[in-house]
Amino acid sequence: MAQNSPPYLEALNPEQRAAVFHSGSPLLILAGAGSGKTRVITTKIAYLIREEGLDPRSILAVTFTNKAAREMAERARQIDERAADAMLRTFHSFGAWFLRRNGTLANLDSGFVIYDDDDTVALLSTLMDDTPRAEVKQTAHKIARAKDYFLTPDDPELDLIDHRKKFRKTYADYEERMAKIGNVDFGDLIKKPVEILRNNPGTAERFRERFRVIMVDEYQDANIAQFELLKELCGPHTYLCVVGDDDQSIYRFRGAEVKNILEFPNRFPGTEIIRLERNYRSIEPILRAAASVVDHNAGRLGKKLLSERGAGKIPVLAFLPDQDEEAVFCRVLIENARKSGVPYSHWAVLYRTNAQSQGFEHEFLHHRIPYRVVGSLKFYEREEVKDALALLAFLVNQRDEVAFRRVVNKPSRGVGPATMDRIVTEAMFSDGNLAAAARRITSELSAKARSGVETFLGALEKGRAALNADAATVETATAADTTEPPAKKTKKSAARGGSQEALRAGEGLSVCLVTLVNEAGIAGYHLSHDEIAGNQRIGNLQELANGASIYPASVTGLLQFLEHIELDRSLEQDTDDTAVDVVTLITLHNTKGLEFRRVIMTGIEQGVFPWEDKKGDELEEERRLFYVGATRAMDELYFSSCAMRRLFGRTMPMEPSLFLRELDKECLQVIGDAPYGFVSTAAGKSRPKPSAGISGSKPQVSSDGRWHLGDRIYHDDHGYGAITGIRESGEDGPVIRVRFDTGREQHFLSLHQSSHYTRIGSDD
DNA sequence: TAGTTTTAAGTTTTT
DNA sequence: CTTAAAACTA
Repeated sequence: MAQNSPPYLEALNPEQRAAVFHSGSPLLILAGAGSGKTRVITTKIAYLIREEGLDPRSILAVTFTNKAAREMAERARQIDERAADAMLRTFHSFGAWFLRRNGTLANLDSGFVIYDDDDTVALLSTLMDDTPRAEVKQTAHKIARAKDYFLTPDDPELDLIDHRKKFRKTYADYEERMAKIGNVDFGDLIKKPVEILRNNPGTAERFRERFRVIMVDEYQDANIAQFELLKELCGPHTYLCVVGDDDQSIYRFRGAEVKNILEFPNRFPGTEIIRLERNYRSIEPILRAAASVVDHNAGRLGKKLLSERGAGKIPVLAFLPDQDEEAVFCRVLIENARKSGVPYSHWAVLYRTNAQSQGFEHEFLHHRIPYRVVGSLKFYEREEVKDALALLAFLVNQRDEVAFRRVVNKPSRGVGPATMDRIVTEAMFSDGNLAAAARRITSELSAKARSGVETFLGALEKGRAALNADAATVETATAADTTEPPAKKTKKSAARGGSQEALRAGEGLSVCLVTLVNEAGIAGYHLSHDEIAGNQRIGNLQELANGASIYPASVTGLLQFLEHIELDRSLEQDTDDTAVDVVTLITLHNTKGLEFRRVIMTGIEQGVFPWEDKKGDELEEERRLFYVGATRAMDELYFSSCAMRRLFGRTMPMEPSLFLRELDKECLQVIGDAPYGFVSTAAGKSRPKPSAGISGSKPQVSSDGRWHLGDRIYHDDHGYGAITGIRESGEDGPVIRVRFDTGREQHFLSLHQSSHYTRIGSDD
């Protein structure tokens, strides 16, 4: 085989090759950062199909993020088109797929909707009367953890999470309520399939027959429940191959168990281990710096990463006065590199918490550095978006109490908590259908409440009418595959901004969504609010509708749409994201699996990174996070640490991170004012000067005629733009329309919003 | 009871 | 400083 191997195998080094050719016993691939593990997995998939003649449909490969799943699918398909038929999914998406067709074995209707964290908290709060929000959230978190560890309410080991009987009771109540509603949470997507496979040997056998090869990426991040799922899926003839790196385990807080990878050989007897220790990504000093920190961890499998790229520029550590200077530092680095031809897209700015991004955003907006913020797109958490999604969710599952309570009285139509409780109670006595229950007791309600309920039910009917009958029953939806969203639509259909225009329906499912939102009064409610507050809510709803338009207008399409939103909120549908020349702003956690030519790790201070007063295992996890971040860099790596930082609005003195003290000083160039204990090598390498902010530099002209068509403008949130329209709308003064350089168009009541603006001259 | 104002609280990391 | 929850008023 080795002699005349095809080109796609030629590219592999001996270890990678061994991993691809390996068969028989379980295989554990210990793959260091940048050692080409994705290449190994994708090549192995293609190899099995091409050379071993394996049916692609019998291959299951699971990952933890949608991004990784997509990338893997694409790269495997590049080698062999037939790989498209292999099942490449995230654990959770696989669980959802499984439950859609086998859920009935656990009394779960296939038309279920997936609850996100907010939904579970909302449900839990109906179960925990008079409990402070924070406690409810904490309980929700503990329940999620329990499911990660595959613990039921009556499991003795539940004591490890919370030993109080009260918690047991709440968890049990929650499960009961959720069962009645017929929906699932994230943990259920893993836990329920395991239970079904265990209780139904015939079904388990079918799946073991189908999936002959199972591969798991990022195995160090698997939790106990996921491990149990793997065990159930593996029969005597299943080939299991897991890939991971114990040094990159960073999801302990979510139930990930490093033990899973450390003990894999014991759990699966006969396991062979292959190590990938050649790093093709980073120059040697970067690897040395990264290793020097993670070496302080105990309890590792231990491995040495060797750089195939050799020497290069040593990492730079910058001590800076505060976070504003930190943003300036990043900006100037990027600007200067740009002058010598380095594109923006080569840069990534990394931080520990999402909140840290806005300082950089602000600075980059001012100085016209294009960027994108990865993750934390709070789009789906917005009130109006959640409202619209709740309407859709209630349409497919009328037992959904959370969705019902959220939208039945929105906008206010006289249906208060008392009425809601009556309807919920009524539903409890029957099949749980809230719409039916509401209809049953309308005669007992006050006139106001009754008309409110009727408006709501009427809107639902109209929404339902907008769905095609072809897949009108849930039974048919079962058969449908909720795999991929239908053909990607590259065109960003118009309908931007326009706060005075009504919500417009497009094609497919968007007709249903728009009907619901309009009829239920959600659209009108936000429409009136938008102009006053300068909000973008109608625009957001329109965006959501546009997203829905690629799905068919049927129950099946609806379920696909909702599932896709719950499981993949990245909104990163940018087909070729390297084509856009922008800087990447991203949390350390989100960088896993990515690489950038130049990386700036920011906020390397005690309390921020490592977070608060982490000790022991948790400190080790922070250290691994440091390792993950540093090993993303290919060519250049920068660290920044501030002496002061605004936290909670107060400026606090900061201490340099422990990790900076652990860093090998031999491969570090320190600039700026190093605190005690640090040697500053190149003294005062031109620290960037703070720039005079444009905002505020020119006073506004007051009174009427402040705004002229074509004026250039700067807005704190949206950056630069130009006035494209002025409208006098009576008592509230003029409304101006602004088209921002980002392409977004928005209306503002200038009277209320003027403080957000600075004119920067119409000749600019 | 609905909508507003005041006060308090809190910020990891994510499928 | 920004958001969410309690308190208050029309």
